[in-house]
Amino acid sequence: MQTSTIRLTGPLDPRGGWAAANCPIARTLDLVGTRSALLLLREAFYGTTRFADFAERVGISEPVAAARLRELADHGLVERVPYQEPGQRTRMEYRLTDKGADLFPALVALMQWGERWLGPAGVELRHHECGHPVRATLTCTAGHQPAIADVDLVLRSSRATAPGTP
Amino acid sequence: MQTSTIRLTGPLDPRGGWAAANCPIARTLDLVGTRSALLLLREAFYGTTRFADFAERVGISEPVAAARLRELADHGLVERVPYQEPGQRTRMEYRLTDKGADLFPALVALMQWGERWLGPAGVELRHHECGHPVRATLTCTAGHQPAIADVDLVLRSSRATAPGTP
DNA sequence: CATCTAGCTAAAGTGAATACAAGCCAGAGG
DNA sequence: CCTCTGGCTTGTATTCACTTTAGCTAGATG
Repeated sequence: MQTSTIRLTGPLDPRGGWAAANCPIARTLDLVGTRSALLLLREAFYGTTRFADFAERVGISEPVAAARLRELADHGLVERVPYQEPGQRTRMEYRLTDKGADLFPALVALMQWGERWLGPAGVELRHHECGHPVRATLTCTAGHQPAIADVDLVLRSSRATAPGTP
Repeated sequence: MQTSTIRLTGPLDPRGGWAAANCPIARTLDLVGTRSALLLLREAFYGTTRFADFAERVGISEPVAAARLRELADHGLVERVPYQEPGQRTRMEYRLTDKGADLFPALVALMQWGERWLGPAGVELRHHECGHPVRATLTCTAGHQPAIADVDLVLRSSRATAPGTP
């Protein structure tokens, strides 16, 4: 065993017969697994709300932006909100829902990986109040920051919830 | 301004003219932006090392597994290591490098998002020593866990590094 | 009423990612 | 030397993300 794999416990080890079909990573990728979807979410985090801005800033064509934003809206990651500027007709803007905003750690993790391993792009996240860099890190609910080798993957048997989890 | 966007500072606000071309998220997705690549990395974290196991457990065809693993190896996320079981010929196995292992927080973030928003798949990560659930969270180097609205996106001007950053 | 614009939609085509089927190769066992 | 098995490679076909181009629509403006 090396240090970059997690430990499998219970019925997962040996894990020959585990169904990867309901793997939560795979199911998440079914929704946001395309480049355009993740980059649209990035733009939404940057505060972009309008259709044309999404298409232009992500660098995708309008048909793709329309299709992807519709998918994200259908799945509840963004919501279409009517708004009206004075002297303008009513328009739609796209705003992140809680469900969409909850993907922020994933985007931050991808961002910091790119910064670290593909050369600095010159962008950085900082905590507004203290100014320190913000990272996506593994933290257990007791406050530790475990290494990969200290992480267990366990199968929950239906109702058994972990300490501190609703 | 709402609570699910980060604050843009400096030349990014207003951000009309920022080049998304060198966005670290986009560059990361160029390497691991396909479903098969991320699921192969998931399998590597689960401890899978052998070609046929990768293809079967991820649920992709062997040609795709071969192509994707070669890409991951070319970019240094996995390495091909010869090994020999007693009485067997020399074979190759694929092992995560530090570069590949550093994507773990991203996968954990995607995993926990799927668990939370797409219904529980029944898998959970726990800290081996204390047993508490492990999460991918945003943490600044001072130890705070900022909300999205408390995160600034800043442009670093070449050599200016943040406090505490190498 | 005619025009203009933001916000899309429709149609056609390209290239990449994937599946499926088949075959190749290197060596250990017989 | 023949076979078997793990680790691929080489087809062919399909699906899907995406691009390009073009057009449509609701309402503000002239």
